[in-house]
Amino acid sequence: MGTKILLVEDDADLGMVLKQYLESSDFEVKWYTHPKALLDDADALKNNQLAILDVMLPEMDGFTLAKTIRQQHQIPFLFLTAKGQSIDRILGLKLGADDYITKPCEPEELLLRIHNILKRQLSATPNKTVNLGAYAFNPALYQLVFNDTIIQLTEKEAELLSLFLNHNHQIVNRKDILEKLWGKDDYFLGRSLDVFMTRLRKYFQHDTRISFDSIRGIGFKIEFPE
Amino acid sequence: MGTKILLVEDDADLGMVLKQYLESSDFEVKWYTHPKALLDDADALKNNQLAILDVMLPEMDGFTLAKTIRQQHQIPFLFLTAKGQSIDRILGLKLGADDYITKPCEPEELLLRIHNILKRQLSATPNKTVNLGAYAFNPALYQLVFNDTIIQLTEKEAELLSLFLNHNHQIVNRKDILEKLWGKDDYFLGRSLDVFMTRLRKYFQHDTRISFDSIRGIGFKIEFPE
DNA sequence: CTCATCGTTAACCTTTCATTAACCTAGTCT
DNA sequence: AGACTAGGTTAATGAAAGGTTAACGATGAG
Repeated sequence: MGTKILLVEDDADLGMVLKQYLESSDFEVKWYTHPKALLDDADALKNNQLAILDVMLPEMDGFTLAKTIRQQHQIPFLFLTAKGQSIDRILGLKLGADDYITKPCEPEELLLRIHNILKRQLSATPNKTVNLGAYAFNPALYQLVFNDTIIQLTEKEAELLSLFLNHNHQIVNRKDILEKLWGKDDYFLGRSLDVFMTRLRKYFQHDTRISFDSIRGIGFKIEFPE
Repeated sequence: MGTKILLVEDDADLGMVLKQYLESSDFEVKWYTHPKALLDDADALKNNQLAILDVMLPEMDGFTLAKTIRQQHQIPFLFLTAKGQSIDRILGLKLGADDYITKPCEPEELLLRIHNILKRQLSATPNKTVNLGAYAFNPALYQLVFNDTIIQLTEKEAELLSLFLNHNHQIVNRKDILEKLWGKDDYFLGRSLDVFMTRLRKYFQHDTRISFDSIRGIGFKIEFPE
């Protein structure tokens, strides 16, 4: 499971659709219909990486929520706004939000915005590294550190590694990887992924606790030490 | 907490959003809904470094306020104007605004203007230099000093260098640079940035601790010594 | 009008890196 | 066993990104 997203949307149908769509894109979604329900749930706000708020929500609560999110939890948020709404209002909101998007919206566009925000977020916290046994990985810098030497990964290598980090101790489908990194929806013939697997294995060859074993016909089993 | 800003904006929502946004950008904001309230508060006008005024405000008071600010407190100010309004009219008021910005506005643009104004303000009090290894940089004068010789940078060179100084030891996205210095939101084709990179590299060639390595497809990794 | 400045464009060259090709090795099926 | 297929590995390839230099052209000052 991937990044956690808070969704506040009072329309039941739209909320459900968004939740499902985002989950199918490998996000973990908590959906609330009202800001109040969310504010009452103390744990809810923790450990999320993005909030999506519907501006049509009863307004004061929406504002309070936005304020809380911005001040106390410092996660980015994105507003959903209906088309007819007052321009000043929306653009005012835009000032406080990291982005906004007008309903109805293309799912692809929503995803794009989400990824942009998360990427910005990522590059704003540059020195945060993930410990991987004898290695350390800095996702923002695409750097792998081993024995005081820095290995500069390419973009695709880093993307692939990041994906694996979100699926530690799990088996990842070959197709899922291809869809995520190559966007192929049809079946994929090339061998690029295998070449990248070789490269990653070579990078991590000095720590035997790290492995990407292939499961024939399925995908790869990911193992990083805790 | 950073620089103090006076905000006069009568729309409650927009005011709140602006206040929050600016506070999140590390400014200290005093927000008044009406100029009168501000004029009545004798202490309010002291110790601020910038005022942001909504031109939609009841005109006479707004005019008086601007006059007061300019004559008695000598802090710079910035007008918010709605899109339909004539810019000429505002300029015609000869209030001596340091800048104006039309609503709706991009958050980044607002911040940029604010920083520009404060920078101009700052450059009136010069000779504050930043140490860069064997070099010294004076952002206000666009000057680089090396071995007692002064290298006069152009405006864009200095802007680019300043941007990099704010991102030491980080990877800066190519797109972010282009957006910030060239304001291109669409896809950018030109090679100006690369030319400037060459120029900066040439300036700094005598201190190997300073580097701007390119990360293909991403941007540049900035390194200055501490 | 002339000259200098400076951001931009043009042209050409080098480097990078995802992909492909080619050849292996190891499972799986009959 | 032999045939077939998925995956491993290595090297070659080619398109695109980036580096560099020179020339261009807008702007503004004298």
